[in-house]
Amino acid sequence: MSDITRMASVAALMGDPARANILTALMDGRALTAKELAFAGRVTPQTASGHLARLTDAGLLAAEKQGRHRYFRLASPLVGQMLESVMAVAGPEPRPPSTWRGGEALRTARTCYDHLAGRLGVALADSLTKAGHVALSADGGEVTERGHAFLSDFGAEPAAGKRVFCRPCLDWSERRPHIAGRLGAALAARCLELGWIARQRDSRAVTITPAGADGFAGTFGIRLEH
Amino acid sequence: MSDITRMASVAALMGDPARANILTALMDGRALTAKELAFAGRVTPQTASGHLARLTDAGLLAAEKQGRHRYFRLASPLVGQMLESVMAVAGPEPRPPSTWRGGEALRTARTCYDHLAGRLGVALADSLTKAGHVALSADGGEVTERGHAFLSDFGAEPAAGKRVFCRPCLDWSERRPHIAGRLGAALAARCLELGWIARQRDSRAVTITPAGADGFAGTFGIRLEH
DNA sequence: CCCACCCTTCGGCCGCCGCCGAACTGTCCC
DNA sequence: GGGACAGTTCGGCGGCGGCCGAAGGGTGGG
Repeated sequence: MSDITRMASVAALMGDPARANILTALMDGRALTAKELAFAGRVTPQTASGHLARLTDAGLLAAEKQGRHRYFRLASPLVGQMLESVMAVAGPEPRPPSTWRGGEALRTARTCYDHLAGRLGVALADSLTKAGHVALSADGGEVTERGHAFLSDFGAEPAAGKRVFCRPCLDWSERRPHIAGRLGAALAARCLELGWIARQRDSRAVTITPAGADGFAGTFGIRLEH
Repeated sequence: MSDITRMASVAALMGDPARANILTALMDGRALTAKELAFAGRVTPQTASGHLARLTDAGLLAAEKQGRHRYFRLASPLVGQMLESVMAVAGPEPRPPSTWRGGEALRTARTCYDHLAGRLGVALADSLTKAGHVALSADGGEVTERGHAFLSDFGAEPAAGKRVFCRPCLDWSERRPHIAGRLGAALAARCLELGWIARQRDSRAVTITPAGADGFAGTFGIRLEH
């Protein structure tokens, strides 16, 4: 099987609405049960089971058994990046008529795997770049000397590990990069710890708390209207 | 239509083998004709035409009409990035050590119908323009008095006929014009006659012979590191 | 042990879509 | 005008695959 054929298989897996919904439901890195994913995909459990088997076989999902549940999560961050890149091409929804709050909330701030995305994520990346704390290029990123001090002050201490430290990740709703990698994860974790943002149940959207509004404005000069 | 549904549509477009082959054939940024893409997709022209229409409608491809041909290219670099990210997930391919340099060869020098294109074709047009032998504008070209003498000396004698004598033709790999029309054909024919270039079987690529390297350098001041 | 529940497998239905042959349009060249 | 060729449209065929109902393990709790 040529690599193009394999690419087509992977793309075809993403190309079914039920599976696309399943995959995006897992984009924040959480693991969900088969039944939850059936709901996410708007299909019956039997149908979802088939989809999940195919996605797991193809290496897009990883499954873990726990009691009588089976938890599924994205097999690797690569899969999340792939989904984001497809969304970037598919483009943000043409705005005009609908004002679905959920979509709007997702565009304002959400988690992307384990880091921040949406307007907030992009604004953070912009702020850090403008202040000369990080430098993002097309396919890599670096933290400056001053940046290390600043981030340490802020309390964002990236975990040790082999994972890439800092990289740009194209934001599908904003079409501009936000910060991923260990640094991105540390930033998100620190914001959560400070109570600046709060995760929501059953959604990748995060809300900015009143304390967060002050904090983001004071520390990063970020003001998101509304 | 939701974001996810649109993502699924885009993914589904990538998910068909014929379309996947078509898209990857365009990944180097060149523009190809519908027929060439039909061959790339291993389908008949009718089938390819349908695929191309769908890909264009979805905004993955951009089409440009030129004479009786229609050239298709990726609509934006974002599309190429998406394809690469899917390939990255589809994954570590067991790649036998092949040295297929066809793509690179095509970019260096190739035929475009009956004239020269690629780096060589563009360099020729540049050289002739710079020396004041031809003048290319947006949609036409002329040969100067001195140019006629020069080309006659060189041995490029355009055939008689109704076909347009000299016109610029946008080079898809270089994105700058090369020379088409009867003059372009005559130049290519003369270079072939002199043994400066050699056509290859089953490919639009042409190779520059050692004699050609000397000739292009001496007569036109062209040196292509390759 | 029995039941409840999660998940999977099986079988059959149905619709979508990829494919091609044939025919038509438009362009180029002579 | 005539011939050749690029590209498209139309119509019909065939198969892949998504969907669900029903039934079959496997696990946990009473």
